[in-house]
Amino acid sequence: MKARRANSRDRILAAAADVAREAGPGSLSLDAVASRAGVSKGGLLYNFPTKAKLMQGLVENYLNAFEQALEERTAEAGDDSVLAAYIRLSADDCETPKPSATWMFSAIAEDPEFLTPIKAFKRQLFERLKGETDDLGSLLVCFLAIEGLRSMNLFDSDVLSPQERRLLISSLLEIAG
Amino acid sequence: MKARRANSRDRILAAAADVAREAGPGSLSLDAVASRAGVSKGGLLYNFPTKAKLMQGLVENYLNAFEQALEERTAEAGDDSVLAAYIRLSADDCETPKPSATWMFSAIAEDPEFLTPIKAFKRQLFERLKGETDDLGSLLVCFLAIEGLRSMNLFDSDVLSPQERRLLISSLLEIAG
DNA sequence: TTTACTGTACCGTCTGGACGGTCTTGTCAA
DNA sequence: TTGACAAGACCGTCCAGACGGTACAGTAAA
Repeated sequence: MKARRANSRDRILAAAADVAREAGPGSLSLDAVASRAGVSKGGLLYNFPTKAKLMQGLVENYLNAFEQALEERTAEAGDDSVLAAYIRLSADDCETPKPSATWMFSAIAEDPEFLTPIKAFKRQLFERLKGETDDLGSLLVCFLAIEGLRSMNLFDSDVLSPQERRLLISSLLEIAG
Repeated sequence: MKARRANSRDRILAAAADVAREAGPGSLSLDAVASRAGVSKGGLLYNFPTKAKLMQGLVENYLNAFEQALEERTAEAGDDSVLAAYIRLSADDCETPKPSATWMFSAIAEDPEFLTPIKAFKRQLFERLKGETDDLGSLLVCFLAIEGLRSMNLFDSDVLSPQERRLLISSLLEIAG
């Protein structure tokens, strides 16, 4: 039959994100995640003893992936600023059709405290960007505008047209200098 | 007309917002809202036949209040731009300790479609602002930055210090011209 | 043997919502 | 003026189902 697959953990995490995206954040139940991941409920609970642990895993996964992506961008951009890399990365993230981290709403519903590490991560990123420039006003504008863009993407609010988005990005890159 | 006891509807809406804020968006149940509003569950269901209707009421209330506040601001600012009024209004909204519309997460969990009217409202506002300026790039930056500010407030992410927030606002007002 | 599960059965709690009853107010013919 | 009655506003109870989580016996690879 089914041989044991390498990492159920990752499959479960991906399944959870899928369920939230497709069935809505209010329908992210353990049963749904288990069946979606091709895992029994027992198996799910083996990997994540509680729903809260599952959510925590989702958050950590998300943050790690983002940090890695930003690092790669920054590295390959050479002498470009981290801010520019952040802007470009966010632009690309919003370009793809449906990466939306809908699961985040489930996590917040479960316990708003799950936002704490994300908050901390953002503050850390902001401090890092602060060290790069002496124009704090422009940095704030760029940082918040990107925040706005990301939140629109999260809420699946395609309020902006692709052209408008591109214009926004180029304006931000100009401000960022 | 209606309401033996002074407008139950509004009391229920306010109670729902309170419950979401204090007990978390995942705990916004009809029972909790009813008891908070000082109304029986039957009475609640009389005013809002389903949970979805309750959420819808919350969204409509929110949008109406916002529109009214923006209109007032715009009117009293005289010859100032609507964009400037929007910026100042949002700044004030974020200044107050805890107005956070946490209930919105409950609504999204119930059904992401509840975002549609909000999305439409934002697009409408954006179009209105577009008619005011010929510098679309700057408008986009300001609009998105405000969006970012509002989302941070919504997520209760006090990533920015009060000074930083003030600097952001003055920078935005400068960009807005 | 241990690790990593599967599968099934089960429990207590909570939830949205249906339902039928009750109290109050307004209307209007007699 | 009054009595009958309809409608509106609300109460309290009940319920089927879903949920998170537990328990445990079994299995197959490493």
